[in-house]
Amino acid sequence: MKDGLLTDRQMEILRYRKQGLTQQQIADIISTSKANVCTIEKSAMENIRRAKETLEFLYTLDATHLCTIPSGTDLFEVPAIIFSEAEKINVKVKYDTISLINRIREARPQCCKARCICEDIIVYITDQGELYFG
Amino acid sequence: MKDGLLTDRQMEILRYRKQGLTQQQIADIISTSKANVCTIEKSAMENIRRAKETLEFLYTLDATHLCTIPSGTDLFEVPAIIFSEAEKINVKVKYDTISLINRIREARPQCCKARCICEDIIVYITDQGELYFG
DNA sequence: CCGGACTTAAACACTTTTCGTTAACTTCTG
DNA sequence: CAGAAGTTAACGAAAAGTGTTTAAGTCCGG
Repeated sequence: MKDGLLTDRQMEILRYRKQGLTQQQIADIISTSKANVCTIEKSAMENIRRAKETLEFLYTLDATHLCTIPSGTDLFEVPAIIFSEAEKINVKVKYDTISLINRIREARPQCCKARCICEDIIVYITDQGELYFG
Repeated sequence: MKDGLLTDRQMEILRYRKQGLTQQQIADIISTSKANVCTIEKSAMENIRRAKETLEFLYTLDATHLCTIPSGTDLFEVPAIIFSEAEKINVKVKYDTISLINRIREARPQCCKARCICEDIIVYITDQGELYFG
């Protein structure tokens, strides 16, 4: 029963990287080659990507429809996009404009820089009007 | 370059389960034993748990501060500890007392025996007042 | 108590991942 | 150009994960 997807080595390297160390510096610390640090870091990123994709699948199990909010969209325009998308499939979204904005900011804080969506957000819409943000 | 954590078999079974089929019914459809369906479903849930934990680790990388709730602490005293810790670094925690207690019980159920914290809990605090429990 | 739904453990063959090495490669900067 | 940072490819050994079977187990409603 292991914790997460990442191995000790992978977490170790991600922590050092977060501190701003170069691959060479890390290689010296843990006594290996920079090439090895590179591959371990790469596989760590790959694992993180897979973790995200796994949870997205979970949401799609419930969701029958989805749309994408493109990077660069104004946060305040997002509700209108989602409402119109839901209308197409005759679904009434459970949230009003204000709480929808709050839900996005809570679900994907790293995607919201001030009022700007800085990363594509996939919105999953269930028949019940529930939303998930991928 | 695989998609997510879940294998085709695991996703297949989760979809059937979502439709309300029993393990025996699924076993008949895919021509195997119900025990096998059970273990595959179980490993799928385990993979989902690991995916969640992996992303939680990612969040702890962003956390700039942390404190430890020592084993033996009364669960009801935890919010006060966290609030005072956050105050030290001028951060306003996003949660009130009640929802904070709920978050802990949800994130670390094995650490909460009745009202007693039975295992050290590391609390990660981000500059935005978000919390993660390690 | 019986049966249906589900769980668990042990064992097996098989595939994939991981960590590591070496060497060659790009890209950027002084 | 020389050097620092990073990436890539090929390979091997050890470790971990997967699908399966078989057999025994719990839990619950009728």
